[in-house]
Amino acid sequence: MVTRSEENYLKTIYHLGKQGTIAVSTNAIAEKMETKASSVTDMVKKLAEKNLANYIKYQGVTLTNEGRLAAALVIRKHRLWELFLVEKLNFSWDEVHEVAEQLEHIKSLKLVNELDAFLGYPTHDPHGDPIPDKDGNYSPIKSINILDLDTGKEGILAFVKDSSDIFLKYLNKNNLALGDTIKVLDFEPFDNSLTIETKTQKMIISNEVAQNLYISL
Amino acid sequence: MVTRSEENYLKTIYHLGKQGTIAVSTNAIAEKMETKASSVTDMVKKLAEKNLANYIKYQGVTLTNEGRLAAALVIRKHRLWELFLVEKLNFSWDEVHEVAEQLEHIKSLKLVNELDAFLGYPTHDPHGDPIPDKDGNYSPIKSINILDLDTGKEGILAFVKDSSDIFLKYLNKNNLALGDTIKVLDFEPFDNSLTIETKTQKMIISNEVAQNLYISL
DNA sequence: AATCGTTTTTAGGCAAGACTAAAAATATAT
DNA sequence: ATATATTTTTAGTCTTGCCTAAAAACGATT
Repeated sequence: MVTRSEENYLKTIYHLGKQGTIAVSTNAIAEKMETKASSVTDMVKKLAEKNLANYIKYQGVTLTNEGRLAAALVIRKHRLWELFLVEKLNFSWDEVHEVAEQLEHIKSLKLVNELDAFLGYPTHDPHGDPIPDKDGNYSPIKSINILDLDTGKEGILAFVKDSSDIFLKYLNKNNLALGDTIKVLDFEPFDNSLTIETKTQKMIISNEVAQNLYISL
Repeated sequence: MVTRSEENYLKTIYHLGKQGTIAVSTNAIAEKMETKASSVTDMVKKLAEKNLANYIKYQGVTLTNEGRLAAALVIRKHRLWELFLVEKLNFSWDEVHEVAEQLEHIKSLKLVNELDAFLGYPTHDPHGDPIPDKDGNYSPIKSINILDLDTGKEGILAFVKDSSDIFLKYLNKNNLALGDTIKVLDFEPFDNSLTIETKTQKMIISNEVAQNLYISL
């Protein structure tokens, strides 16, 4: 049995270390999870004992194949639930995270797979992140940062890198949503800001915002 | 914050003691929860400290108003999730319990209430049990045991008292489901069994089975 | 009302998962 | 190459929720 706490560690190691393939330091994990490095050391030993992680003292952690699959399945559940909340229960995309954090730990294979079917086997969650399949695989999003789009060109908003509350609320306030077609009208070298146009409006976005918007063509 | 374990105790006390109004012994709780009486004593003290239960040493436990509401809300969540699983995710009514046991502890008021709306504000779960509203209230089922139905009379199967796996599987196997119209054809005094008729079949049910079937008229 | 059997509580311990403070290993800088 | 700073681990504690074994209270019977 993989405990809830173990699942959270697996998820973090997966995210920080390119799906757990490159070594992650205990400190990095501690910071991400808002806990102490000593707690991480304890847990990482436990994961290694259960064959979910590879751990060498002072040299960081990677995931075993088993650990990587376990992590991907938690992420699968998280993203399916997020989509469910947004599509069926009228949650906005900045409200889903906390609840999905809880739902991702529900243990029932049938539940996940039926939910997947109920949602029509979606490939991406409300933030544009890909949803792993039953085997933990997914095709990464083919998208480029909006700053790499030439002036005059347009594309579809496919993914936002930052999915913090505050950023999602900014997007909501400014009527920007995944799936929107966005055209780059101008690039301002002084502050690296962009002028963009959507179906409904023309607006200026700061470089900081632009860095978080990814476009598929 | 009410912990998962506390919620489980509240639920049990609610069920064993007429919504927590009559005192329940620690032993009774321990047996129902498959734990030890000493563990129950510990927890019950904690519930009393949090003002969720009234506890007098050696005299059993009742729920405070606050505790009763908390318990009803857990039960509300449990039953809404059961219905969701059956209606939307193709679970059969003998598969839902274990998963609903987990889902009932998810903390999000918005989630429960949106789920309620999504399901069309249902009043009963797949076993015919009533679903408490936001304030923990519900109208009890108006139904009578099938043994109290006169020969020749019919009614609708509204509720099953035993909702164990094995009993629900028996009903499935014999094509009996909530909502079915059932007519009592004969009562056999020798073994107290009943001959009944549904739209699709005529069959004999044992007294043991009959005791668990409740009929609304 | 004293005794016997049952129920309930207390006392003390254990595992999981977190923490703090100190020690050890590693990395950096002179 | 050695001293210093940083990172990581170890050692020891705490809380939650459970356990076992022993003690205390209850209640039924004579």
